[in-house]
Amino acid sequence: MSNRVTLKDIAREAGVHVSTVSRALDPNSNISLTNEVSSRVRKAAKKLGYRPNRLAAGLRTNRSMSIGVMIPDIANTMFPPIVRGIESVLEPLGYATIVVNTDNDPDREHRLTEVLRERGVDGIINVAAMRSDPGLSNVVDQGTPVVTLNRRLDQSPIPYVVSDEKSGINLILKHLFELGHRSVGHIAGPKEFSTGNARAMAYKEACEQLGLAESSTVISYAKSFDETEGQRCVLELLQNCPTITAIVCANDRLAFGAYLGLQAEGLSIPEDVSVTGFNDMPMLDLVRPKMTTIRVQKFEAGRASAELLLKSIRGDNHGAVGTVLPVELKVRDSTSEPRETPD
Amino acid sequence: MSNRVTLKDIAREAGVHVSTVSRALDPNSNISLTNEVSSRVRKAAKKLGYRPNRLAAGLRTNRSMSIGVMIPDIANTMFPPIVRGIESVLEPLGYATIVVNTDNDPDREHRLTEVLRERGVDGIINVAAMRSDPGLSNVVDQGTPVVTLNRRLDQSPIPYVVSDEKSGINLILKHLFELGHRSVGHIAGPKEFSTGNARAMAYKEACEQLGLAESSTVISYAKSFDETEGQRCVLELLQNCPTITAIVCANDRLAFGAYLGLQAEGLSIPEDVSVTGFNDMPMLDLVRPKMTTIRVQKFEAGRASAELLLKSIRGDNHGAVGTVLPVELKVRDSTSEPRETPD
DNA sequence: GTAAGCTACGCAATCGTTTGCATGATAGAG
DNA sequence: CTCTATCATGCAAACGATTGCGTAGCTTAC
Repeated sequence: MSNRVTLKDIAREAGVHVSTVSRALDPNSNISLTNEVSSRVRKAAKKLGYRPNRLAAGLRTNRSMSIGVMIPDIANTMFPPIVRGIESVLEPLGYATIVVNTDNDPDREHRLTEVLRERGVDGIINVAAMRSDPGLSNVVDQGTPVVTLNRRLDQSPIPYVVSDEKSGINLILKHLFELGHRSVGHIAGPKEFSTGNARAMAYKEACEQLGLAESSTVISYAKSFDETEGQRCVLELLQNCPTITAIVCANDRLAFGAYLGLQAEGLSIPEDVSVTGFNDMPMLDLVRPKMTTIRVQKFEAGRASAELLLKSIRGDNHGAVGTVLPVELKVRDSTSEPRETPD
Repeated sequence: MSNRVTLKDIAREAGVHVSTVSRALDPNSNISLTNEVSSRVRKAAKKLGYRPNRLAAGLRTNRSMSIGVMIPDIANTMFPPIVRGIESVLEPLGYATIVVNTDNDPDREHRLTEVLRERGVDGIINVAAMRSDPGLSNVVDQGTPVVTLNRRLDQSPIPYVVSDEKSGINLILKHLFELGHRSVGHIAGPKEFSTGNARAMAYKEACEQLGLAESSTVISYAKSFDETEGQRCVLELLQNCPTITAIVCANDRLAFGAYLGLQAEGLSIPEDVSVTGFNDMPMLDLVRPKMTTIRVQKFEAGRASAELLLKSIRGDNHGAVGTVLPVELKVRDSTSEPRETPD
């Protein structure tokens, strides 16, 4: 069936031993070969159209040259840029990336981890963003390097890449404060997600620093990071605290849900209520009013996590390393001065 | 380092030969084993936490249990649902999918094909959507089954999955016709893409059937399927034929570009000009006015292509097979009666 | 002129599974 | 009670690459 060309075929063609072929074709072999032989072998390889069999090589070397990427859902536009960032580093080095979707299901995540390990991945980038993750350290202990993205395990030597959530929330609140808002609310993400949790903490802290003591308590917790929950939470906020003039949402999708809820109530954005997002998802420029949000680096986060993983794989990560990526405030049309300036 | 559990370990633990272990663990082994031995082996495997090494198995069986998926760009929201559809079939069967992005670059596509073959993928689903593809048949000839999605190679036994482009365009034009539009234009996709080409052909045909002889020639060809080109083309159309009251776009992104171009000209949608898209991309519900478009089945297309590929891999595809998926007209807010009803 | 040291390559084991074949044990037939 | 089928399991050779070690031939030094 598959008349695949192997080292043996090249060896026959070039009249040398298969081990010689292997060495001639290995760019960083430290074994010296005659130029004549080396070029003869390479010529034969090219002539026969040789393609190495990575499975066989991987079996012998115990390095499959593939890495696993675990994300919640590739259909969420947050993640493809991250994946491309990862690939931009790994693909040129000959790594294949196997992307799996966890759907935020811990069981599924666990099972998929096993699937990846069966395939002998050289490392795993976990973008699954749950805060507690028993078993992740196990994977590391069993010899598979791991890097987490958007997540940071406490007291763990696992390298991570995160965005500067705290600065992001600070930028947002300062922006609203400067516009004159004094009564603000927060739609927080689920606490199980480190992003949701970190942003809620940062929100409370920022409120207190700005002297918005009351606002720091006006929080509605979403059960998931989606539009439905955003819509539900915004109504909850309005009911609990009708005076608010601005809503800080833990991510863009919740903010879009807030849009829908406010519109349903006949309130206009930003005239009646200012709304902010977080992440600056791709395609976000399609929504109206254009959303004021925090831009986090997605492609770059992917790149950084891949670099960290490579270090772990090569063993030259000197202790735990973390990368915190800076964020940027993107002021657009969903925020303005409050209708009634206070006093 | 990696104290990985192998068949040998289980064999020692259970006091049997490794080949016996292999057979005990193979669910569809036709070799009979004593229940006692079989369960002893399985118990030992569970106890030691055995995970098979797919690389080794793949090397021996020449089936890697992985398949390659080639798409233009995972960051284009059209593609993630397709990928998920593919995985919904393949993942439960134990296949890993390796997704690669071609960026519509033929060189890159070719290189990535080799990368996939090096890894011994059992088959390839190509969603790259270029019309001419020398080399694709080569891959098939060399023993790797291929299925194309959104593309259909002429005179080729390669199975394919496509949407019913022609019906889609017919539905759109009929809808516009019934609203009263008699002067229509088309922003066509690049001819190199089968989708762009098929839709343009269908457009001309549908115009003629409806007696819109002139409209069948009012076509502007985009160089790529993006907003910039949509914007450029809409202006071109307006210049060439200022009387048009509706524009049929070859896909949603071109239509969105048309939105931008029309808005820049101070024209409103749909009052001044009706605009239609194609595909019904995810996130499209965010744009205003909500776009009238053709919904194509994305997840389902992925599923279908995976099923076809499995058939090819198992060798029970009786000749070339193709699947044409039905489409659906989604009437929303970007189409209405023309401002001046004719006569 | 011989010992020592390289150089350039071959030999063979190995990675973990699968699988055709061999074989010992058991059972059934006559 | 023997002969042959059948069954359950072991044996060993693959799959294709990598790599430590061995060695023939050559160079260099004394």
